[in-house]
Amino acid sequence: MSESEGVRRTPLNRERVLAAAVAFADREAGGTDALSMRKLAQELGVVPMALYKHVASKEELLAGMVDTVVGGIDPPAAGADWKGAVRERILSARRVLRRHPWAPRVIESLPAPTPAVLGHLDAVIGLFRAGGLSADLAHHAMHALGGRLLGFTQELFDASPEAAPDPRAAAQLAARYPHIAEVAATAAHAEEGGTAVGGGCDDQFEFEFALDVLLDGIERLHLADWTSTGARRAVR
Amino acid sequence: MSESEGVRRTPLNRERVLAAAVAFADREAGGTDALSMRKLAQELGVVPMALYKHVASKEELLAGMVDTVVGGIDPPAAGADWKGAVRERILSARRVLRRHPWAPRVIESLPAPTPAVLGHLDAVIGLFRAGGLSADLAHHAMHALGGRLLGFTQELFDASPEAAPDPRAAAQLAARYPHIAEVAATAAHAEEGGTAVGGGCDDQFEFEFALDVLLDGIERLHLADWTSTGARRAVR
DNA sequence: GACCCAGGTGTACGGCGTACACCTGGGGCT
DNA sequence: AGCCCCAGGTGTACGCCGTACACCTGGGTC
Repeated sequence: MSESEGVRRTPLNRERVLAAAVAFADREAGGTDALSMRKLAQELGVVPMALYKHVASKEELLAGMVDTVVGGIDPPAAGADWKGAVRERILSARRVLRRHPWAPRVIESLPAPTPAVLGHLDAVIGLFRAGGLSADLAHHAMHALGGRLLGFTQELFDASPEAAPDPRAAAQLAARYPHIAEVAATAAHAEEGGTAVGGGCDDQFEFEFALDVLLDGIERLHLADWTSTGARRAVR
Repeated sequence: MSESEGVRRTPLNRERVLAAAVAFADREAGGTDALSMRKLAQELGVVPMALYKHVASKEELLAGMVDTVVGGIDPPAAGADWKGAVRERILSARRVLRRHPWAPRVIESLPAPTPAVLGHLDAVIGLFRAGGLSADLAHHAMHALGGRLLGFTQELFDASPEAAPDPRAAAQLAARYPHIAEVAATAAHAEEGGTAVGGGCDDQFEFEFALDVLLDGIERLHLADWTSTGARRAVR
C-alpha cells in the first residue's frame, strides 16, 4: 500500500519508457515483435494511452530504443592505424548490439537513421579520412560495409542446426543440395576443436572474416589511389 | 452475369493465390506490409478464410511468394572463370529481386530458407567448388557474401536525398555530422556526369563495388591456400 | 481562490490473423 | 438411381493491435 497506491510513484518519463521497452525486447523471445504498447504499459503499471504522453507513436518508440542502445557504443580508441581503429569501432558496435538481437531488424525498418546511428557513421568516416582515404573511397567503403558498420551479420537465415531434428530429412536435404551438405559437413569438422563445438557456425569468426576481407580490399584500393570515376571509365 | 455469378470461375489454387499476392506486393507502396489476407481475398473475389484452403498461414503465404520470385532466377551461365560465373549469377539474382523490393525483408524474416533460396545457394557453392576453392573457403565466402548472394544491398537506411527538403535542416545536419556532409557532397559531384544525376547514390555501382571487393579478396585467399584453421591459429 | 496544464484514464474504432462450424455442388461408388 | 464424400467457399466470432478523442485530477503559479 505504501507504494502501490500511495505516493503515485515517480511520474514516468521518456527515458523510463524507453528503458522499459528495451528491457522488455531483450527479455522476450520475439524481441520487438512481442512488444506492444499495451504490454509495455502494463509493465509500467499504467494504461496504454499514457505512453503517448512520452512517445508520439510506436515507430518513435522504436527509434528511441535504437538510439538508446546505439548511444552506448564506446567512443573510438585513439591512435593506431585507420584499419585497426575502424575494426575496433565496428567490433565494439557489434559487442553492444549483440546484446539486443532485435536491433538490426528495427534499425533497418526505420524510415530514417536515428541521431546516434548517424553519429556512429560519422565517426567511422572520420577514421577513414584521418587515415588518408579520399572522401570518394570512404563513401564507397561505407556502402560496402553497410549493416556491418553496426556489427550486423548479413545472414540469409539462421544457420544454427537446431539439433538437426531428423536424420531422414537431413539426408533428403543433402541429396537435393549436395554442395550445401558438403560445406556444412566440413564446417562441422573444422569447428570441433574451435570455439563452436555444438555445430553451426561461429558467428564471430564469420563476421571478422568478412570484415577483414572488406577492410583489406579497401586498403588495397587506397594504396592504389583508386577513384570511382576511374573505375566507372574502366567499365565502359 | 455470364461470369460473375454463372460458371463459378476457375476455382482458385495455390499458384493463383501466390501470383496475386506477389502482384499486390509489387504494386502497393508498402510491399508486404500493405498485404493482408483480407485485402488479398478481396482482390481474388473471395472471402478471407477461403485463402486458408490453399495456404496454411500468412507466413506460409510469404514463403510461397519468396519461392515464386527466387525460382525465377536464371540458371548459371556455363563456362567462364568461377569469379565471373559467381558474379553473373549474383547480378542475375539482383536483377530479379529488384523487381520485388519487399523480397529482402521477407526472406530475412522467414524462420527457415525456402527451397528456391537453398537451390540458389547450392548453385553458388557449386561454382566456387568447380573453380577449385576448398569447401572451407567456400563456406566462409558464403557467409561473407550473406544477403548479397541474392542481390540485397545492405544499406543501413535509404540514402536517397528525397529532395533534401529544407536547407536549414541540412545545414544543421552538416554541422553535427561533418564527415557525412563531406562525403555526401563529393558523392553528389562525382555523380553529376555519372548514371545517377539526381543526387543520392548509384545503387548498382555500390553493389558491384562491394561485390568485387569481396570476390577479389576471396580469390586472393584462394590463391594463397588460405584455411580457416590456419587463420584461427594466427589469431592466438 | 482561480486558473492552468502536464500527465494519467476510459472508451471506442477500424484493422489484423485465424479457429471453427457450416454449406454446397459435382464425382465416384454401389 | 440413389447415396455419400469431400474439396472448396462462407459467416461468424475471438483476441490482439495502434491510436484518436474526450475526460479527469492534482500540484504549481499568480
